[in-house]
Amino acid sequence: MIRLLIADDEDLLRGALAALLELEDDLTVTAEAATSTDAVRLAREHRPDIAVLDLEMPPSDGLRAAETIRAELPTQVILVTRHARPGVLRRALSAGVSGFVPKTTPATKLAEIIRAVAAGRRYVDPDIAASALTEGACPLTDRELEVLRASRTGASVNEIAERVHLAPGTVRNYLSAAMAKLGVGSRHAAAHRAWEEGWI
Amino acid sequence: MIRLLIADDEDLLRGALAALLELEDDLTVTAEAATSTDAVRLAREHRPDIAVLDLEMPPSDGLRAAETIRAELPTQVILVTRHARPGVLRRALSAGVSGFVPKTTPATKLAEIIRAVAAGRRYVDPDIAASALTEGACPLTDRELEVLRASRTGASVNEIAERVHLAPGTVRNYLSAAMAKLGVGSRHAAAHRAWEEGWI
DNA sequence: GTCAGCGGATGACAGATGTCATCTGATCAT
DNA sequence: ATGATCAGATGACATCTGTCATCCGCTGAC
Repeated sequence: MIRLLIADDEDLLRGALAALLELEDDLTVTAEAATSTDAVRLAREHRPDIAVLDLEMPPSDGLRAAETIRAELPTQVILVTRHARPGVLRRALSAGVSGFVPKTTPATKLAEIIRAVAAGRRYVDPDIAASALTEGACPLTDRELEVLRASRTGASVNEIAERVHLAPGTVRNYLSAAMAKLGVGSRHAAAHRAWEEGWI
Repeated sequence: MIRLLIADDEDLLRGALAALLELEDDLTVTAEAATSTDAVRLAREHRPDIAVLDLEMPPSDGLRAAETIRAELPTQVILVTRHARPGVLRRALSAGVSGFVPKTTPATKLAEIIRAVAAGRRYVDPDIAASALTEGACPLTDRELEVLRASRTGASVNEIAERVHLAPGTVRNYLSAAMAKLGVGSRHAAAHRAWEEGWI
């Protein structure tokens, strides 16, 4: 019997998924979590065979939870995501995740994937894998990513500088570098682009 | 027997939901759609009692599909949404939608809501209803919303002007008005804010 | 007719933003 | 210790953006 932890902030999906998987003879859902912190806590407590984690989950995200779980438990992790962006897959794999599944996967296939991962195999959605291989890695430095993240909400240079503890001029330099690398003409376009690619 | 149409672009949720609802004795899923256009087409074809539509669904959105369905069929519509923002509820209700459910609703409760709507009642998530009543309606005009939508990706004034077929100066006027109404200092902040509120 | 009102456009101005060359201080391999 | 390298800062400059007063053409009430 494969013991599962399911974590997703959408009760609707989590509940439906749990019910669906519970129908399978060899699967059982031992814990459900709606937040990334709960996911880690319940994983420690129940030590499930496999944790199915949503990537977009407050307060941090599924990736952080996956890293923590992989670091201290033998539990295998399958990440489920809505925006299946190549950059995210890259990060997930280096965090030791065994499965990477977009939410466009048919529900009936999930049980198979869980069994494959339980048997020690890995599963990565073929479409995402293909685009991850053809696309280059993130060209931005940590600082550049940091200032781009801070500018997501439309903040001014001064506000960003305040937030990341840098001089306004330095912030403009980093933004300028990021914009040049991404080939766009404003920091807002750069932030949007970086978000689309899954880098921030 | 209540006949259902389920539309959601995430196969995972749609499949799990269909399986879950099919378990109920008095419910049956007669059609599934992954796009808003398919949803309308299948609704015309199968004339279900109730259509459960996801709000965030390409190519247009669930709201458009709901409007079309309500305009030509006796089918009742339940909207399911991830970002349960008050502004969206307002638009949904004036489109003749009978149910408004965030994805944070427990899966087990959905069947009850479907039965209530089938019996001629309405269901609106209490939390969203409360905030919709306390919050004011969208203060922005159609044109202001249009230019804000066009600036979502970080476009420059000239690009926006091109996209909405207006003079650059006019675009700046509308943006300026929108920024003043939202109390922010840049169009990007305004666009972000309007998105958060569910207006664009 | 005419006058108010409205969507759209224009032009001028101040301030914010993007670009670039340059400087400082810390780190580090040799 | 010395030269290379790099994160961070600065200042000057051109351009873009936001603000505001104003103007034009159309429509609709009176």
